[in-house]
Amino acid sequence: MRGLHADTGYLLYRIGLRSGQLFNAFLQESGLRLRHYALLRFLATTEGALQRELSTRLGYDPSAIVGLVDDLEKLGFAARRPSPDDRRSRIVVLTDDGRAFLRDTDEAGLRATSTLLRPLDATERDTLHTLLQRIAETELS
Amino acid sequence: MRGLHADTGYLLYRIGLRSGQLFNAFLQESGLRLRHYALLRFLATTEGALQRELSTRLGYDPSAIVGLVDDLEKLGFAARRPSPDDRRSRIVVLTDDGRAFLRDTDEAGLRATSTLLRPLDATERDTLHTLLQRIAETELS
DNA sequence: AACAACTATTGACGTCGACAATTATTGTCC
DNA sequence: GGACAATAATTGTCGACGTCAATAGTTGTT
Repeated sequence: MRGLHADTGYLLYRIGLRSGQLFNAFLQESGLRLRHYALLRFLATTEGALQRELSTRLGYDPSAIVGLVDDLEKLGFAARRPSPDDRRSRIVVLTDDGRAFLRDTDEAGLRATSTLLRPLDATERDTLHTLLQRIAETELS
Repeated sequence: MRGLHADTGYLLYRIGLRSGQLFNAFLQESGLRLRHYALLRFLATTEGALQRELSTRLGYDPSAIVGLVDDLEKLGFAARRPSPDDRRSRIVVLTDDGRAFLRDTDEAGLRATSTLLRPLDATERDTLHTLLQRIAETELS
């Protein structure tokens, strides 16, 4: 009989939970949560995205995106703009304040991850990251 | 600016979520969920454990353990026995039915994990597993 | 005997993720 | 060009989850 922590899938589940907790702890003072942060970080990579696009790319339900963008808009970190060619869509863009926020909290985010990966050295972290990215590419796309 | 999937902590969070979903999907027909399964699997490694012990080892709140053991007891997979030397405690043990259930679902659990780790070959899976276990040892103990 | 510490339990609360239903708009098909 | 399916955003609902506070019963300490 295998032990409790013998299954990789279960390990991923448990560690993923812990990672989310750590991230939220670091974000606590800003009033945002991991999902907000992920959305901001995604916005930083594009000129602006439809909410539908955010949903598929981040893996969150469309209904979840609504609330997240609401919060970010209230804080002035993101804004909804009307789409010129489709009046159903809104284009979500990162504001200057949002960009500044990302700059300021970038280090804190790295520190959260670093806390979790404390037992691993630099090369091991790289290895882990590469493996995870391979999984993410096929699984979360 | 780093991309969305550039952070290992975030990757762990997302993949961990997905792993939990896969596990729950394969457990669906049995009426159990991931947490029940984890508890059963832990019981299989011991002669019997106090609920307090289950709480600390599994990382679940003591109040959560109550409901989980209730469910498992109702299904006949686990049982509470009075502790001989402390009448506050109950010793939770795996029943024969519970052990049989684990045997039957063992393969399915492995398949769930295997689905997730599909993009990795055998040695890569070993590497990943080892790294995760190192993290789990320091972080979830 | 009094009191602090511990075990299991119950209850409450906020969050999270999944899903159905709705509204407004666009595209398609005959 | 008019009926109808498809799509984008939104709202509402629901179960599961994690955390915390409080309680009852029991043990250990002094």
